[in-house]
Amino acid sequence: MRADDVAEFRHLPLFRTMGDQAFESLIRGAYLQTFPPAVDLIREGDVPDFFHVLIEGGVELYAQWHDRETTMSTLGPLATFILAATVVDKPYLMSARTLSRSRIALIPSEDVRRVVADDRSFADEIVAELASGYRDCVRREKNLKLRSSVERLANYLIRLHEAAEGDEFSLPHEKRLIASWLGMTPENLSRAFASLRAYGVQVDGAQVRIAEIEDLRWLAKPTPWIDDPKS
Amino acid sequence: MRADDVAEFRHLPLFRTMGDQAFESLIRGAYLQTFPPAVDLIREGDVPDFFHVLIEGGVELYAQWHDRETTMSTLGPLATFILAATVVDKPYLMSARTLSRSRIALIPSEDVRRVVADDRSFADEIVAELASGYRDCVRREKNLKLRSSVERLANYLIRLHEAAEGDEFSLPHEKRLIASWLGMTPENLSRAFASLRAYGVQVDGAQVRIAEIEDLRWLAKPTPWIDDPKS
DNA sequence: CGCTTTGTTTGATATTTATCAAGCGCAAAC
DNA sequence: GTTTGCGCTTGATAAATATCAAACAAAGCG
Repeated sequence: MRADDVAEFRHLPLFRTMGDQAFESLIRGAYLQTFPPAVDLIREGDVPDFFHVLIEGGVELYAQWHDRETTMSTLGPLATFILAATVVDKPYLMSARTLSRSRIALIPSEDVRRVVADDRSFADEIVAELASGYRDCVRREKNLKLRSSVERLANYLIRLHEAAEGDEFSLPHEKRLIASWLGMTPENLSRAFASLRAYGVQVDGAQVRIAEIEDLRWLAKPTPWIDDPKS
Repeated sequence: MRADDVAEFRHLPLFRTMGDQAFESLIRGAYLQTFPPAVDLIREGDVPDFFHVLIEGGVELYAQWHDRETTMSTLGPLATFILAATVVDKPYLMSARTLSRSRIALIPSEDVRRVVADDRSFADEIVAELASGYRDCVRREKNLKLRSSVERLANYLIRLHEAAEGDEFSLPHEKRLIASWLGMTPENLSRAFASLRAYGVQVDGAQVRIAEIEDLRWLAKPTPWIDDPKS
């Protein structure tokens, strides 16, 4: 790993507070690798060999059961993945593939477990990271069980709208991916978009314009306990 | 807290390995309380004041959104709950109510956070507990997104069958609760049971007999990465 | 550039799931 | 013992969602 990679690494939230010695021993076996798009990184059922930190690019976590597949999350820069499998040393429950060209840091699982045991401050960060991962998952489950597909889409658009500057933004992923993440078929996502036209949502390709956010909010009824990842 | 309660407490997996001093400071503010059935313990959106450990009885975790409600998990003795909210000090994402008369240990959240920071071995247990909670949640999400309601019921019955001695067992909860947990209406659960008759499932009230486990497995296609909580 | 592939949309249809309504059965309460 | 309430079941119907098929559009490739 190059010296400036190490420096960048040291500034990530997860590694910022830990002791120098622990950081050293964590980084020693780590390496940084660049992957092209659509590469399978890990496979459901495999035993965790490396803890992953996404530095640059995008990654999809997905799960399979027989001939069905569904995307569980999409990750952006600075996200970590398969932490839970790493710390308990049990098989992955999800697979991961790159969405775009990605730089990913790989840290041997054994090192992570050792340093969690040795460095208190790192353990604290791990606890926080696990807890928010868990809470995200609970939110997704509530979203699925309590809302219809149109409601899920409406809330998703509101989140994107809030992150954007004005009333117009572009979808961050292919629609088929968004559909799978929201738990519906691509055909149904199309129809869901169509039915949101009545609530001031205009779609042209990946471009979305929210003409009447209040109408959309009336339908979506967002709540922080499902939709606000910071709460 | 009575002396024998303290002793019992000390033997729980979560508290067995920690140092005496840490245990002392954790137990000082803790107390044990008995609740009648159907009592609301915590409410979604509230700020965590106590970490909960269920000693005896049963607890339902559920979530609401407007006029809809769904049960997220059912807990039995030795389960802990709302750990994630406690350690990150953010509002609960779920509500909890007792299912039956329950003895519950309550530990002030602040104490938990302090001891996590002070006692390494307790922190390790917390990490393990959080990680398995997270993995359970991922399993539930996969179950929901990848399977139909009949398939979910079939796999649920197989799990109960494996836990039981012979081919007959009784359902651990009311059917309406099971329905909500499996993500369907009570009416639909009835119909799902009816359609499993063709696969050797005989139901009489809460009594279930699996006449042809192989037929049921053929339909359910269980996989450890969804159905085995130990994997 | 034209070609091919892949993603998206739309329509028709089937399947799954929910809702509404009624009746049954068991258990607690009087 | 009767009554009452509640959970459960069943049937009829409606709504939500998936599947299949076709057409189209956009993106990548030789």
